[in-house]
Amino acid sequence: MRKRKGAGRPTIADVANKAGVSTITVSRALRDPSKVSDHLRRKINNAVRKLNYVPHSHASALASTRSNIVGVIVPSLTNNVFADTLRAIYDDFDHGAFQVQLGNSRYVADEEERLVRSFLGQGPSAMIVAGTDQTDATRELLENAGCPVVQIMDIGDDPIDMMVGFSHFDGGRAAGHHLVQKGYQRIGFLGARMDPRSHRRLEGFKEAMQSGGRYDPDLIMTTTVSSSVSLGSELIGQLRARRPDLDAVFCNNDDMALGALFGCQKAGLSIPEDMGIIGFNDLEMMAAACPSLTSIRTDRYAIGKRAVEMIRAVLDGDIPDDKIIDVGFELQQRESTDRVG
Amino acid sequence: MRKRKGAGRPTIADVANKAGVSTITVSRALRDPSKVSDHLRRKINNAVRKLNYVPHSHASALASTRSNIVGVIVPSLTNNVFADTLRAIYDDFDHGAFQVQLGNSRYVADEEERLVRSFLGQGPSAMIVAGTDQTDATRELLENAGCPVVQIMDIGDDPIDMMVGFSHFDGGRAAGHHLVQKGYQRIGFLGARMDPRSHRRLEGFKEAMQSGGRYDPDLIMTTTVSSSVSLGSELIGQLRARRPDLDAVFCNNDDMALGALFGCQKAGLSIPEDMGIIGFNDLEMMAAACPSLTSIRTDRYAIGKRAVEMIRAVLDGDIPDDKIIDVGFELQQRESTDRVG
DNA sequence: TAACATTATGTTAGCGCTAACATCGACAAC
DNA sequence: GTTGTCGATGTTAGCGCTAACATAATGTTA
Repeated sequence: MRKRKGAGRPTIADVANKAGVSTITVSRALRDPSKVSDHLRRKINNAVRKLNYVPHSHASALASTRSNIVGVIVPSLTNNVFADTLRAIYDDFDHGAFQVQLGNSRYVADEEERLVRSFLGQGPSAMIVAGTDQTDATRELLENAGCPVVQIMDIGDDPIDMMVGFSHFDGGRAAGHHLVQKGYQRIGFLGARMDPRSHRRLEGFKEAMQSGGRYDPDLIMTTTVSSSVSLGSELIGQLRARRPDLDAVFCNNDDMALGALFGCQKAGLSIPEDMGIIGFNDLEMMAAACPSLTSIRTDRYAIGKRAVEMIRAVLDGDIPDDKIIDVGFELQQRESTDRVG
Repeated sequence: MRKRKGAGRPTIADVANKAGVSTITVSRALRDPSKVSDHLRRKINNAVRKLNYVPHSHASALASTRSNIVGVIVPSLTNNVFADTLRAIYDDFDHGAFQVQLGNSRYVADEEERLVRSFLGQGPSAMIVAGTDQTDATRELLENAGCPVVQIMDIGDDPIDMMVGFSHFDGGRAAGHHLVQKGYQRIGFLGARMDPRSHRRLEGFKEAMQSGGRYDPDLIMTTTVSSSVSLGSELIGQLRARRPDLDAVFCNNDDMALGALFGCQKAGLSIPEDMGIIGFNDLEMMAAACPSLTSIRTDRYAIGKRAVEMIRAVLDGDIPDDKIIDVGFELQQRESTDRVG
């Protein structure tokens, strides 16, 4: 008699045996307790505890053609912005019946497509992807995924399924408006790794400049290099070299803004008098900086939390009131733009 | 005839059919091509391509009692230190035959144990855990995991299996030595979230103070609150209030150091004359700060990379030369401690 | 050339779970 | 009482893959 050894740990059959029921009843008791009488449920739970039984997720996934995996694809693991959102997702999913499967697309759409393909191959319970700029193929894959899909960080009017985020265009415009209102005249833009969301911030910024009568493309400096504090410091130097009359900058994120601050300090400028600086995201350090730095506050943690809530609702059979959730943003004015007249 | 629908995508049987071979030959051709003749291998690869076949990982895991999952458990998703290491791990594993399964232990040992249990339940190909301070139960679980296990970030003399990291004690001592050498007299320590690695840094620092004849426990200020730039700023204020004669600080990480810098700037101190500041990890921003900040440079990316290399070696049947890899660290001296005696 | 390795491929029986259908008893309706 | 309905439980047959053994084809040695 041929025999394979298995993993060596207790199976659902062991539990069924001990509880004196059939395996399917154990399966039901664990997945949907309401389908089993109190009497048997108690016996089964006891057996589970005694045997220290843990369901074999692979066997379950194979039999049901549906895994307990939630696929999450973000473009960066080091960007604090995504870290906060991820933390929210893990805080919520990590404890329950779901396994988070994380992918890093490195801001490359084809990588994202490859990851989506690979994750869908596992029959995930849900998918979370960053942004709204998927390739056509990725979109189609996700539309036919047969599971809830949430696009996070950004919003738009054509969700694959659901969306949680905020308008980067509006955020960029608010930043631009603020600098105009503060009376700055030659307002620049510093942008690293111009991903689609940064582009929309820039578009919003441009609109603010135009409506404020200050639009000057020569004051916009962008690069595909990934953002860093050092880069912010460097770029502000380059922009000032090109346009010594520059008197304010909107940086596409907070690292760049902090770098711009350092760059100006090295050049002996005083902030906010000689140069106004505003960042984006409002990372924790912005309030602590000296001078403190103005930024557009975004609630990344809430984005993750709301995304999970939506997914849970759909999996529980509820239909969410709204397929698109705008968590908004808020201008945090601080010393770096607080000049008098 | 009862029929179940399956996932709807091609199976190994479809490939076998198209290629005119048995399923096991396809299985072998995909897992270990050397076991199949060139002739059949080519036919099989063609069939795979034509059918767009993707192996069902759950079925494979079930049949082989071994999944292609690599479990990674870190204590924080937002700490840049781990982000760099994770990036290395994902850069390497994400493309190949392995799936990274990430867990966040939140610096709680029992959480880590729970995650280890849950990951081992999936029969992982390898496990990566942060630090050397697992609970006894966790240690035992990992020792009997039947797969390579790498402890990262720290090193010690009693690895569960393998280790990649550096000595935090030595790092802390080097930081202390540096401040002594620079002639600072009343040298403080600022420590947030005193996890085991921070404790070892502090111990190293203490030894340096003792050997330098400057040990003063009153100058050590720690908290369990998690580290942040704001906290660094706040704590340096508190420490200076307690000990106005303080003239240098070693911060247990770079966020704290940056916060300390800002705190001192707000208080009107000049760095490095009135206060020397040194951080730990040498995040990218340290070099860009104004003044630039001295730090202990650690190569987090290398830690991830080496961990993956070790795992790959073991899975390929090689025995690594060394079970413990010390990637070391390097003092990066910058303006924040560069005062003239 | 017989005896024996060695290599390439196939057959069969699971891995642990759940979908789909079957059964059984309790209870209601007429 | 017969019929129907409904909820609780059981039986059976896979889900897609691979371990373990079996066999056929080839080379190797004395």
